[in-house]
Amino acid sequence: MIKVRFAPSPTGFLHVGGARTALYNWLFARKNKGVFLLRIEDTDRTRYVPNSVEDIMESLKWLGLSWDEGPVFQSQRTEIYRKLAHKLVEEGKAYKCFCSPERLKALREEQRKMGLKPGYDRKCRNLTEDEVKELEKQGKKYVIRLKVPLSGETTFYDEIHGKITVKNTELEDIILLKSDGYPTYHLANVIDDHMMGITHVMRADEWIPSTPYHIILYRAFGFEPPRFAHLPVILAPSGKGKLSKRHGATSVREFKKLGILPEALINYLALLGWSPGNDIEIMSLDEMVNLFDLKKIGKRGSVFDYKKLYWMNAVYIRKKSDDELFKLALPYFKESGLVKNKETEDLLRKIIPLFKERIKTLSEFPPFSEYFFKDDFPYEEKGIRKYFKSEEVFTLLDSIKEELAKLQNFNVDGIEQVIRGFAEKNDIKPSKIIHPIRVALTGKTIGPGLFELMEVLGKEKVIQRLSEIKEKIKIE
RNA sequence: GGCCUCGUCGUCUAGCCUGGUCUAGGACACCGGCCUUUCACGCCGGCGACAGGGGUUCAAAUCCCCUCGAGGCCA
Repeated sequence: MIKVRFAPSPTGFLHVGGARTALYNWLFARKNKGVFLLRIEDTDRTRYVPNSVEDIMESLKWLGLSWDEGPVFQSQRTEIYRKLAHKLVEEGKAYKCFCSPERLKALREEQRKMGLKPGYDRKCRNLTEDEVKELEKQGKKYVIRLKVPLSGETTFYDEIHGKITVKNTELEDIILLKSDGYPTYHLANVIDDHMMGITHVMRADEWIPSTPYHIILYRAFGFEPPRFAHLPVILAPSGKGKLSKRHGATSVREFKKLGILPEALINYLALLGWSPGNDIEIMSLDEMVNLFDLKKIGKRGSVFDYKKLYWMNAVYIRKKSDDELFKLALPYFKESGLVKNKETEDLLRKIIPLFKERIKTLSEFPPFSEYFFKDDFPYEEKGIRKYFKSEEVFTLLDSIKEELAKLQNFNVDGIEQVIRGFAEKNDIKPSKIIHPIRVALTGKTIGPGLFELMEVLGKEKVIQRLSEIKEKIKIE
């Protein structure tokens, strides 16, 4: 039975990198009919951020990544870690280290000066039993360190990278249990992965250097190590360093707020580092499960491309039915204050088809369409300069206003007939009149088809805005 | 600095394992055209990469070595 886990630390909102790790684990579990466990690694109390556990769980659910077991909290298992650490000491596979932080600091300084590689000098590794007893009697604080082999090398096989070998002389005696009795990541992680029956550890690339320690630890305990798959990191658009806050949105919740659809984010993330090996790009979670293969995950870090995410989001927006899109967009319109009652809700319903192919995110929808909901919208300077150069335009608009006023059925066909007929009568190109009308009605030079837009806006508003345009743009 | 990892278009990638079918395929972005009342969608086209150098081989993006570059970890 395949079993994997996603084991985030509650140190902030769920980052897209974490989300992708969770996704790959989830896909692997589903693909192999295995189990996906959620484990919260909260043993480092100093780095705890309130509400992050809630955010992590909400974000995973929003993305559609449900877990089969958990959440398990490491903070509730400290007794287990403590016991096992001491057991290792009894067996001579780990030892108590009484060195003070001051000595360690001085040691490091010394090593730096001498040009040596920094690291613990194993002073306490060879303390006699009596010496240990004596130090304990004095009430000295201690940490528990792992006895790393002094020679030889440690090798593990990574499912993505292949064989990775490190000389044991490059390794040091890492701390397993801190002086406050709390476990380090290494200890808790190894114990939990074993006790919870994890068969495959899929985690970020940055853990490669500590994996040899984990292998040694598994052996010290007499545990069979799981298989490892180290996922490449997500890089910032600059290509330099990991994706971080300064590059824009990075947490799942921020993308949600921007109006990115969960299926778009998931789909984009899946492709960032993995490819099914063909040209398929748009995939549902189910399709991904079918196609997923650990061996197809790439080795190199990938740059997060916001533009491609936005494109993909637009693809998913276009796939939605009008009704679905209405429901999705509604919160954003309420938030912006444009929709506040039955009347404005109905209006939103009507404009959905006009914008479906024009928006890339949900959050940009309200500002693009605000002129449907209120009369005091801004007029683009560019549009005014371009289409209202001469007085003649105003007379033209005035006459067409009269014609439109006479129109009985104020619908797309009727409006189009009036406007095109008017252009023909006056021997001008339709565009000559269409563009100024658009600016007069919406303040913008871009937007939905003019006739559709006018029908939804309604006769009354159209007439009103055409009447007021001269005044309005003079004031501005 | 030491160790580890990685290196195909600007970006995400296919191809690499099992050399020839690769004058290196797709997608985003960009540019041009068509459609058209604008924008967007859609369609058509263009730009654009095997990091460099050595080997092995009849033949290398694909195998080996070195250099360079990038990233990660430890400080």
